[in-house]
Amino acid sequence: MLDIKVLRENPDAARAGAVKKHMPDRAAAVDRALALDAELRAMTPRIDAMRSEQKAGGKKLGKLNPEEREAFLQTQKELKARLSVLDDEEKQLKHNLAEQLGLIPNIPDPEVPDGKDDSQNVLVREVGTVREFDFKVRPHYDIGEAQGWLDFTRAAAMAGSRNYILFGDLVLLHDAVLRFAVDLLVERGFVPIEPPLLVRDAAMFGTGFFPGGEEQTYRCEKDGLNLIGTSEVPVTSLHSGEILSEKDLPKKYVARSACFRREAGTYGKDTRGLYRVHQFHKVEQVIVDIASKERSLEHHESIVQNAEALLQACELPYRVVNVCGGDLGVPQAMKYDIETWMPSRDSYSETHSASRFYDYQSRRLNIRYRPEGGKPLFCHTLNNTVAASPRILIPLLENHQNADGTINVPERLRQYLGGREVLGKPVF
RNA sequence: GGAGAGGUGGCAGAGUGGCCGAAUGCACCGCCUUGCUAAGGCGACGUACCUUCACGGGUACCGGGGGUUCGAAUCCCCCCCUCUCCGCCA
Repeated sequence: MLDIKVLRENPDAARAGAVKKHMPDRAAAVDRALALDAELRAMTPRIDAMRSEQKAGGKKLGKLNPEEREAFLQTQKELKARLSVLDDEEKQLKHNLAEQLGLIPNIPDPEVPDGKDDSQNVLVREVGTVREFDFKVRPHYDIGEAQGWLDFTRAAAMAGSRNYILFGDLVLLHDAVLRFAVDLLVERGFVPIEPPLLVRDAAMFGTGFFPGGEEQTYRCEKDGLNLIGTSEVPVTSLHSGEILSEKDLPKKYVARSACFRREAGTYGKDTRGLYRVHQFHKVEQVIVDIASKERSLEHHESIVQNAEALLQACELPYRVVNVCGGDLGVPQAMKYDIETWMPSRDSYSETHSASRFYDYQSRRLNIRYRPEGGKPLFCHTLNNTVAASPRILIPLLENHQNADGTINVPERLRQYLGGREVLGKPVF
């Protein structure tokens, strides 16, 4: 949610922002919101004055003698009738305004490149060397199925497409990388969290996934709850409605959770393997801090570095890209994606997504803090992936494969695998 | 799932139709007094919106939403949450 005051002063920025994000329908919400706001502002003083009159009249009425009372009661009733019409109008206006405000996307920062989709993201840096193989490189699903680590057929039979079953050492590797991700962040001062996986609409709205993301969300209609697509949702919502002390900020959290995504509208895209699946596990870092752009920028770099540290520890080549306007989501002001080299895709593909929001989410979630001796302000929030698995298993299996189908374990992960250096048996 | 109790300001806790945006205590902040591992006195002390150059004034908010009433923290309805007991259960 944008600050209505900022919107009044500079509606062009909000409109241009929505256009840069290739969301023309949401750009139109700016003008609808401003019109409603003007109407509401015109009405408020009038309605307040009437309420004041009604209140004063009511108090007076209690002290009148019976005959005066009867006449005055009529006056009060008429006032009430007029007021209740305006009351309803005001309620409706407020509701409509909130609805339109909720549609307006966050304004992308100036350094966000123009572009319509991920093909126009801009390279920031490339780290690590893509390995030269002296044998035929196999995709992760061939290795996994040959090793008996992966079964897509039975998964589809019991759960539908875009599902998978992990077995044996791959389960252990999956767990190893996730646990390593948590440990890495705890070491860096993040507080680990085990969050709810089912959340109310307010949390989905507050983080900016609703409205708009309903189609991507599994919903338990009976209970009015939604399965999270990322723990960003419950973790960012943690302090919703609170006024935090400045001395307690920043809050740094790391959560491991299962994540669920319907992937509606992606039929025929990334159909093979572990790349795009309905259910996965993700270790996510979330920061809540004071309203300082400078601090947000610092945090943003640091959470990217945290993710890079994991990829480096896993000995995986990757690149960082600056995500273009058309590939940005509604609530983000700026986003870096990290793409890891995946031989079977012959490309760097997205494994991490680091976003800053400024106060966009905290306005929706009503997360504030009290600066030293001042009025409460809305916090800034940020988040980034640390590791998402099984997607991260793709580069792990493919980049570290041997000709016989065994997998070399990166040194830093070995402690999570009983010290083993190699997984699997020769199968090719 | 059944029965009951309850949700009030940072915390505790009073308030059952107008004198209540709300007693009192604690905490926090400012000033004064005093003095030494402290205490006492005085004052200020919620959030948001509108208005005023300013002092100030107005409105809304007592879990959320609706209703009754001239008037609701207080009465009624729905929802959410917490606690106790029973049932069921990973």
